[in-house]
Amino acid sequence: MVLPKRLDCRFNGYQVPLVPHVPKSAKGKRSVRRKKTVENRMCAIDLLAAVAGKLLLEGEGSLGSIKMTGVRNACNLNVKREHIKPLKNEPFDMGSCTANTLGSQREVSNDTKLLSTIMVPAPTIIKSGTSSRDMCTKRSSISTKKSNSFISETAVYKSDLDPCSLENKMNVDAKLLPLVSLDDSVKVPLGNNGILHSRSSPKCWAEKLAVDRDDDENSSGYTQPTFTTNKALKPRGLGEHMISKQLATKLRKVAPTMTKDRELSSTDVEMKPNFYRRKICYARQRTQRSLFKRRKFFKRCSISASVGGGNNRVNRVSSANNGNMSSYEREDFHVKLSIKSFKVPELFIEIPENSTVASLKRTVMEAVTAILEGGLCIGVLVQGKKVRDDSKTLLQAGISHGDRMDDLGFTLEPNSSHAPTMLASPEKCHLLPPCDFAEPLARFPSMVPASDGMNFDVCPKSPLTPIVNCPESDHDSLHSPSYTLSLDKNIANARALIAIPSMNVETPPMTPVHKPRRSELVQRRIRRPFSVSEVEALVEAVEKLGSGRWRDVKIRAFDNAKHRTYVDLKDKWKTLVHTARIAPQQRRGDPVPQELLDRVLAAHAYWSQQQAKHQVDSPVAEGRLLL
DNA sequence: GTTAGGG
DNA sequence: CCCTAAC
Repeated sequence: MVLPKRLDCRFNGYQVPLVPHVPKSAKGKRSVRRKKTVENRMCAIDLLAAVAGKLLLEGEGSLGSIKMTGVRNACNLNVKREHIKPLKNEPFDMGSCTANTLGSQREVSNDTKLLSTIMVPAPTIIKSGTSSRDMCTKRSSISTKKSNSFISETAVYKSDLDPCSLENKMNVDAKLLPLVSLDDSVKVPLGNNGILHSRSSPKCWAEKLAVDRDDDENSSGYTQPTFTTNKALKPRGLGEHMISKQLATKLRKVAPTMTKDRELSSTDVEMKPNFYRRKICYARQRTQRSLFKRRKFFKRCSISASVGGGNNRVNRVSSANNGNMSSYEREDFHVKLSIKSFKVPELFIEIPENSTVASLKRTVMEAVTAILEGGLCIGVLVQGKKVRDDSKTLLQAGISHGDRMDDLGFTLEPNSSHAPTMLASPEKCHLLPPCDFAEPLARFPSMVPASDGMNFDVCPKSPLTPIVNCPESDHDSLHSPSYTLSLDKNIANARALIAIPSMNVETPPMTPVHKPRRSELVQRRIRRPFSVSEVEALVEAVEKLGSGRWRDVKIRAFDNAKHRTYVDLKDKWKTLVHTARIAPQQRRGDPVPQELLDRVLAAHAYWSQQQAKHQVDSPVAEGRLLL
């Protein structure tokens, strides 16, 4: 086997720590542990196995992300174990593992395969201060003979590698497997070995290499990557900064648990957030709040996206046919992005240690299915800020073809509120096309395994593609027959977005660059004139509720029209009143039936009177006469 | 978070 | 549709 000079190791799907934490119990005495100075190495399978071992051994293994592939914000898969036990003969598999080391590719997809049997001699040696040539010439003799101690063979991936030398890559795919075959039509270019290689620019590679972090000892001889170095190597995007900031904030909370080891540098935060991901996610989960008082689980997902550059098509819609189109609609740039992973809410799984991997998979699947029974919905984050207005165009949301997509994020959220009562049934919701096409996501089969804290890949390469539920759909309310119209309009604006390899999928560490102005971030919502049916619904609701209870009006008549806020309704009422008062010749836009305008005036007069009355009368239950 | 009102 | 004071 030829030794690679460079190692780029990544997991797709499950994100695993590059250098898993090694519990003492895994091997007993620390002295057994391989010194970290020279020939620590680990091949892809080893790495996977180590992670699996960590998972199985540690009570709650933490499969977090590595910073390597721009998916460092991955979450965890936590698997509880009651007893500590050596990994030997522990059957475990993470779905499928693909290790590709300089052309050789192995795949482990046998659920009953023992980890110890899938281990291969470590091909890579990376040590501090060693040049790439050194690394490719040295070869370790460690290997399968230490099959039971591979966890102790925690590799040390150095970050001080020459970032410009990318001869070899090692890819480890630990992915969730779909129950159905993936549409092959959506593919991303693969590496020579059929592995989806990191698309990061060479300069980022150094940072992709995480550094081993021994929990107890400082790794002498190993140069920890410095913040400065990273900084020098890579520019930071804004979103990245925000993410990092979040991360750093969260990490502060868990800092006490790690300070015993050593100081946590910013770089560490970036590179090994996965160790603490669980707490982080949990903390975040409790702080989330949705707009409409629905509790939602909201996880930052790590994605990488790139905006198509030269090959963007520019479709200028003929203004002759679209005289009324807004400027936003005219611009038809295509935003291309690649979603590498989602983060889904945390989930705990308890499973006997003598269970098979197959049963583990089953268990995870069941748990995931349970938690996601209500369906999934997608959250979109731009610059770390959630885009709540589904009616925005991508451009308006700050997702334009000219932007870096590093700060675009997606979250998977359980549809905790289920479908709105007036909307279609949840099942139907699944069948619907993505309700909001401003969220350019592929869809994935409903049996998609996704668990809390589990990070799965949604790259086209991945067997998974995300399903898009529509709890926050933009449907008009039932009172509004324009529903179909609106949807169709959306569909018309929708474009198939196929992930493409990005120039840089990294989500580099923090470092504030500049704070974008709001105008750059949140653009004006697209104008969506009220249809007559909407007006009717509004009038009816106001007739019943009055003109001062816009939230109630919203809930009553526009609960399903997510793009109509109660402020919108209030504004619309305002304009309706105005419209009703002016001469028909002066009115613009879609003509509102005079009958409706009359009702508007009547209701307005009535409720104005009520309000006036209410001010002189005792402030008792007023305005509820018609309820 | 809602409401109200100006921009 | 945005912004924001006021609640």
